[in-house]
Parts: sequence; structure tokens; C-alpha cells
Amino acid sequence: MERTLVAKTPELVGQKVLVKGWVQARRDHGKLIFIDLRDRSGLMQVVFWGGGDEALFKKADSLRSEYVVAISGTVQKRSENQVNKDLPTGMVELAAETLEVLAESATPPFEIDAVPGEVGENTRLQYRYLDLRNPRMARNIRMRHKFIKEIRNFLDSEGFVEIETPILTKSSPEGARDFLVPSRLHHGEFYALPQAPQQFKQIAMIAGFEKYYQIAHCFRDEDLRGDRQPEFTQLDMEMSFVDQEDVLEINERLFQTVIAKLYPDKKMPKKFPRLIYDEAISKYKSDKPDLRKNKDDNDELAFAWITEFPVFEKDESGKLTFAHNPFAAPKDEDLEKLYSDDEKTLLSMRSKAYDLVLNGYELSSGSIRIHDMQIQRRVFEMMGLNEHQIKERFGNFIEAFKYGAPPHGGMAPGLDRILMILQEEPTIREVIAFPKNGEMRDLMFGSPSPATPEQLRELGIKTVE
RNA sequence: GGGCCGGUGGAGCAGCGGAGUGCUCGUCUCCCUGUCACGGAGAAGGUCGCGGGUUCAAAUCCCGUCCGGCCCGCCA
Repeated sequence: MERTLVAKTPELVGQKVLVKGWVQARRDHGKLIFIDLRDRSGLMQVVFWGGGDEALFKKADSLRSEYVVAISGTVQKRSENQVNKDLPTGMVELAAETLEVLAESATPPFEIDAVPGEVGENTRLQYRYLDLRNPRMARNIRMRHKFIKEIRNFLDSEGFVEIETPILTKSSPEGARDFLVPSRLHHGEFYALPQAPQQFKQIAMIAGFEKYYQIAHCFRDEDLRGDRQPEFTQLDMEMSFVDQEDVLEINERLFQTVIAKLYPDKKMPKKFPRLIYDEAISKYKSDKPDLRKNKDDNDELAFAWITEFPVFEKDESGKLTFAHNPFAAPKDEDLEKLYSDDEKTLLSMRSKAYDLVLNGYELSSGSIRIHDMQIQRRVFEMMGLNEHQIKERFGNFIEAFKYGAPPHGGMAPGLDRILMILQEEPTIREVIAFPKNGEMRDLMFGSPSPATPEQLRELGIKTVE
């Protein structure tokens, strides 16, 4: 007999069906036992009567939470006063005729349908497979899937190509701390995990794909926050022959299309308002202002663009460093300032860099890139890199630009953050199936963990002490 | 690296110097034919994170340490 999902049963009144799933609850009334059966489609009630098949009834009596079962029986319409209006399958129930226990379950350390936030996150992360059985968590992960699927549909229809870029790649010298992977064949040398596929996507433009995207895993070895994980997912995208206007326009359409389809109750501006960086700072004291009229309204999506970021800023030591991204192109009218040696002039330079912000969160950075390597070299020089360092760190990248690099630009919205906001969750951990805890540990598998002496020897790593 | 908060039966909490005292849920046994957070009766389950100190007496106060959460730094 073919398996039926419980959500289908309301259409199958009077028919014999076989359902499979987990026992969410057992209500024992002596001569009458109810089971709430959960599968990926939802919940349904199963009834066992005493007085008939004694062996079947005894077996039903032995069921416990989270047992995996296969039950066959007849779908019955419930009488008027027995309908459960809170359950999509509440107008029917299954009159059980056979019961097979496919797997028993130990008593779960917490209740599967616990109120969100009631169970400590530590415990939840350690038993994530149980936590993900919670309807709210399952819904988050399924919405994440749909959201990514709609993004792919949209970008595919716009002529974008999804290209996978390597996870084992080269250390980028600035910005966040890299995760390093020791090389076995080349002792003392390391791969770095990508902080973003930045240079690869620019290379893809030189390769002529013109429109690239990737649901990209990014890695940054910095301390965690509620909206920060060591590995996270960005919608990474890049386009050739575009100006800033084109990038902003397609992203507005992307988010409006996808969100309107999946979250019809959410309200967002038809045209995302724009704020010049200096204006945002002076008016809101923030480069990621929360522009909602009502800060408690979770259905209001106050998207906004922040534009014209500074090219340079000073770090705490007073050294000049790039403010946004070393690949962001300065505004055309500011280009000549790049050759000034006056610090004030340099600090007044503005770039074709832009951020997408939403309800007080930075969703995305992006920019029109420098595609003239003379200018790119100059930016690196201004950051204090000498000729040797530029060649060492960016030589191959710069080399590629000799061979016909089209003007290009892009951006990379963080998927975890936008899903956190759309699902109205307090942290991005709630929309990531298997996140790390605040100390960057995977509590389920116990990583990081020590390597064996053999592994270390192969990698040429001597342990300290 | 720094600041703040927390750690008490399986889960979540209360107790904050006087007996492991209490609550909700779960677990186990028994009863129950219409429940759906079923109900009723009973029971089991604890090194109060760990180590040291103060005290007649420590879950409670102090010091240290481990673990966790939030924030600052950091996050091209």
C-alpha cells in the first residue's frame, strides 16, 4: 500500500490509507487511545478502540513520544462537535486497523512542540535534529528553501548564470580574519576559506559571463553575534556593462518579486528610498538606520539604499584604509583626488559603493568596481601597500585585468539576515539548520576537535607543548 | 581582548545564610470511550557546574575556574 501524507487525508474520507510518521502525542482514555501523528506535511489524529483487536490496542498503548510508526486504517469524517478547528486535518481522523513500529525513541530531552524560546539554546543545538522537528524551525528551514528557489527563478529569467567558486582559496590580506587550512603537499602553506567570492566573481566578468550569481558560503573568523556566524550564506552577484542604477534596480525588483510571492502580508516601499552616506550619518547617526514608521511592526520592511560611501577612512592608528571595499570605484568626479597627497582631500572622496539596509540591519554591500588597474594599483598604494606586496597579494588578479575587463559591479545580500527578519526571528541561528554557538562550537558533533598526531604529522604541524 | 547576566531532578524556572524547600512540563504505574496542552490518583528522579575560602551552619556570601547568553572591540 502506498504511503499517504497526513495533509492529504481530508480529501480521502472513507478510503483506506497508510500513513507514516512520528508520534507527537498519545492521549490514553482507557478504552480509547488517540495518537497525534506528525509527518512532513503536518499533524493528524489517529484513533484506536479497545474491545476489538486486542493485540492492536495493546501495541497502541505501548507507543511513546517520537516513536516512528506506520499506521493503516480508514479516514473518517469527524462528527460536528469533534472537529478540531486548530488543525488543518481537524475535520477527519484515521481509524487505525494496523500499526507497525518502525523505530522506538528514547524520551526526548525536551518537548518537541515546546513554545519557542522556552528551551535553552544550548540544549536545542546539542539535539538540533529534535529541535528541527519543532514546527516553527521546520517552517524556517522550508521558507529558506523556497526563498532561495524564488531567487534562482528570478535571476535565471534575467539571464544570470550560477557559478560555483572554490572553498579552498587564497587568503585575502585585508578585512576580516581568515580561516586557514594547512596544505599537506606544501608544508607551511595554507589555503584560506573565502570571506566572499569577490575576486572570483570579478574574474567571471572578465571571462565574459556578464551576469553571475551564487548562493555562496562565506567564512569569517571573527567573534559572533546574534546576526553573525563564522560561516554564512550570501546571494553573491555581479554584472557587466552596468552602472549603479542598474544594480539597484534589479535588486529592488528581485526582493519585491520574491517577497511579494512568499510573504504577501509584508509591506515594502515601491521604490526603495536612497540616502547619501553623509546624510544618513548626520540624520540618523548610523549607516544602517531603521526607517520603519513603527519600530514594532514586523510586517513593515523599510528597505533603503545608502550610497556614496567614503573611499577612505582612518583606522585607530591614524592609517589610511579603505572604508568599504578596496575594489569599489571612486565617483568619476573624485577620481583625480586619488593623486592628491592631502589627507583631507582623500577623506572627502566618495565611491560608487552602496549598502542595502533593512529595519536597522545591513543586508548587503556592493559597488561598481574599479576595472582600470592603474586606478586599482593607486588605491592599493594609498592603503600603504608597496609594489612587491601588491604583486604578491593581487598580482594574478591584476594580470587578468590586462585582457579586456568590462566595466562591472554587483552586490551580495546576506540571506541569513534577510530570512531572520522575514521570519521574525531574534537571531540568524534560527534560520540556519546547523549553526555554531556563540563560542563557535558545533555542539552536536563537537567541533572544533583535536586532530590525531598522524594528521598533524602529515600536515607538518608541530603541536605547541 | 573587555563588560554585563546566567548555570538548581530529563526540560524550563523559583528559592539567595538555617532540613534538597517549591512550581510548570516531561517520565513511570494504575484508573478513565471523544480527547486534541485530555483528565484523575500515586511514584521515581538531585554531588544545587567544579575547586577553594568565610561561617556553628553555604544552593545562598567571597575568591578562582569551567560552561553558556547578550553587548563592546572586531566584522574588506
